[in-house]
Amino acid sequence: MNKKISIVDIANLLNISKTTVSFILNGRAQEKRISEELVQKVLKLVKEVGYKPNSLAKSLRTGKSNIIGLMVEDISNPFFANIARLIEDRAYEKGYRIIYCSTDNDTAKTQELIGMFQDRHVDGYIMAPPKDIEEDVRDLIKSGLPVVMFDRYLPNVDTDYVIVDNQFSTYNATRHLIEQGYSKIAFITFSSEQTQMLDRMNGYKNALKEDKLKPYIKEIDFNRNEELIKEPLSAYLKKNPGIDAILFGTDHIGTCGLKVINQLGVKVPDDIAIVSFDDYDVFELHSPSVTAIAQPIEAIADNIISLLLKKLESNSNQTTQKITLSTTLNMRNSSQQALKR
Amino acid sequence: MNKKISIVDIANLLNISKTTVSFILNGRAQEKRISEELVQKVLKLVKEVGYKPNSLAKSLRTGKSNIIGLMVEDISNPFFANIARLIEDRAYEKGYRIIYCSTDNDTAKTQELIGMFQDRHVDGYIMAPPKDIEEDVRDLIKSGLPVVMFDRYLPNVDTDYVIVDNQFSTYNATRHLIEQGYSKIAFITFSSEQTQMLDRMNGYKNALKEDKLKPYIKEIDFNRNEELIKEPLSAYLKKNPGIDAILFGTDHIGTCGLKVINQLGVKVPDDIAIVSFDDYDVFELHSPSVTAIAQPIEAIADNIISLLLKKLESNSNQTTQKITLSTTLNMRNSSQQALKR
DNA sequence: ATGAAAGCGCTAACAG
DNA sequence: CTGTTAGCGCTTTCAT
Repeated sequence: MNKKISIVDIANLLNISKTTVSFILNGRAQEKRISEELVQKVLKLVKEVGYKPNSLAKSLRTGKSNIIGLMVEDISNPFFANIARLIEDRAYEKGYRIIYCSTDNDTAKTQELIGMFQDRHVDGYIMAPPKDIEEDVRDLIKSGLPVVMFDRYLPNVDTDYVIVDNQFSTYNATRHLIEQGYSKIAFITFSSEQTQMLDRMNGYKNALKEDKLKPYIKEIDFNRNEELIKEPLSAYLKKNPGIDAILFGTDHIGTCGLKVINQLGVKVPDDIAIVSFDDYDVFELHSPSVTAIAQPIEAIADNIISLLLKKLESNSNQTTQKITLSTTLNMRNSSQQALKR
Repeated sequence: MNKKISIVDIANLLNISKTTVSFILNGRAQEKRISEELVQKVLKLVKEVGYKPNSLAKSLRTGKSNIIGLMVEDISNPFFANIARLIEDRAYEKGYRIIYCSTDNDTAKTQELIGMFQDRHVDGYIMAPPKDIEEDVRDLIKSGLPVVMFDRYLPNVDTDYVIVDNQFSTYNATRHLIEQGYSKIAFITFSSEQTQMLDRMNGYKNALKEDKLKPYIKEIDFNRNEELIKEPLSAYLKKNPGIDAILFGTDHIGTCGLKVINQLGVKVPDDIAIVSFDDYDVFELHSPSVTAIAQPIEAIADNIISLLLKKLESNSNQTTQKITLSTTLNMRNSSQQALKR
């Protein structure tokens, strides 16, 4: 079993000290002026016997784990799953591993998870934070750990983050609907105090204000059970038959919305126009295809990971960086019709 | 910083030995006949100062990490993302954490990942194995680590696994198409030697044989670039205009297929009927809605995790269990039309 | 240029 | 019932 070979074994095999082996393995041979000959001998043996340093022991000693903790809202959500995948790839290339978990936007669960990450000695955190987690994040930062937020941020905590321009995105999408001749435009979203949601809400409201249109806002409590989303959504639409366009606040509520609309037999875009936040297969393939606000997933992941690696590699506590990326409004059939007025 | 508090500190604070503390913390107070009074005192202090055992040191010492390694093909695929989410939840309840990674079905990458998991001392493995990984898995098992496979398995390695009845699923789906009057039924899938794919292929072939129908099989090399899937798929359909029904071998190829069909302007189900493996939102919402073979995701995850926990908790090497679950054919509009003959 | 030895925080024989 | 002590495998200071 190569599992049993330790640094001492290979030192003994060569009749040298484990210190020397350690130096060689950590690329400090030059610095320590160890003979090239010895270095080669050690490297050769290591390869032969397939010796692998025990990273647990290493971490215990150094306090570094080469692990990054990734906390998303829900890994089964395509947006987060894709981000996670890209982050994993980038981190892997750099020798870092990812431990991920889903917070469910639950503060208590997130605190517990931070605790778990802490005692696994993760080197850094990437998270889409839930509410009321400010204190915990501050503690993390105080103890010197890099934290990068994404998707949303905590206004009262000074961290790096990568977000998209949510407010302009919904503003722009709403203006698009208005230009297409729609006037009773609803914004259907999850009830949330998080920055990304507030921004989306504001973008929507601002766009309406310009034309003095009346807002139709429906906030739904998040629930993992789809029925509990579709039901109030359906009720709201029935109660407000005048609505001629809907902007959905997230992909999940957008998908649920489509299902409801299909059930109700409403015609899109004739009876009602639709735009959703986040873009993916469902929206492209739907008939009619659904106009959607696409987040630049690759760019988000790239920025997150390079922000984190920068902090990780220079342990100096530089100033924080806040990156805002822009989205794309993919106009499709669900929001395009002849002008109505 | 509560991070700095160690078991010695709390022992000193109470003027007792760290052994005693260790015993109490590990619930062996009873067994070691430590006075209830002392136990309470220790527990109280631990809570007060917020002491958390360093799990790294613990793992180094015990060889147990309470971490499970989860290797999926691609975490951004909805099927795997959902399974991962459910497994995470179940494992979390039991005090286990998950480290996941995507293998991309790449043998070399998987071997590397196994190496990484090994030196992180994961307690067990859950994996959707790529090909040619038999040796590595055998080594794992030999070293006493529980391994549970899912989605597919390695015929020449005796492990626990949880799969679905792939062969019957495609047999059944194909029979459904035949009953609906289709006769030139294509099976479009990724080229693969993996068990689940072979079984799906066999199910399709067997169903055709009963009616002596000619098979139309198109195997496409997997690629992360969608264009390289859509392009050969499109070419195949153009070259075989006679095809009146398609069974897609996986969700991903099904989604790509839908895009191609939409581009080509083919009418579903009049020109061509469609059934896909794996069921999710895209298929339900598509117009016409797409008939799909739904895997029992929850049951799969439940079975995986309970199989693994069973092995983990009784370190006896019991006999392996092989679990096959059945799928559901969700019949929708894409495959239903008046009989043609 | 190389090695001895201390110690990271924890568990578990072995003593008492 | 509680404490002493020896490691787990590694890094790193300090000698030589």
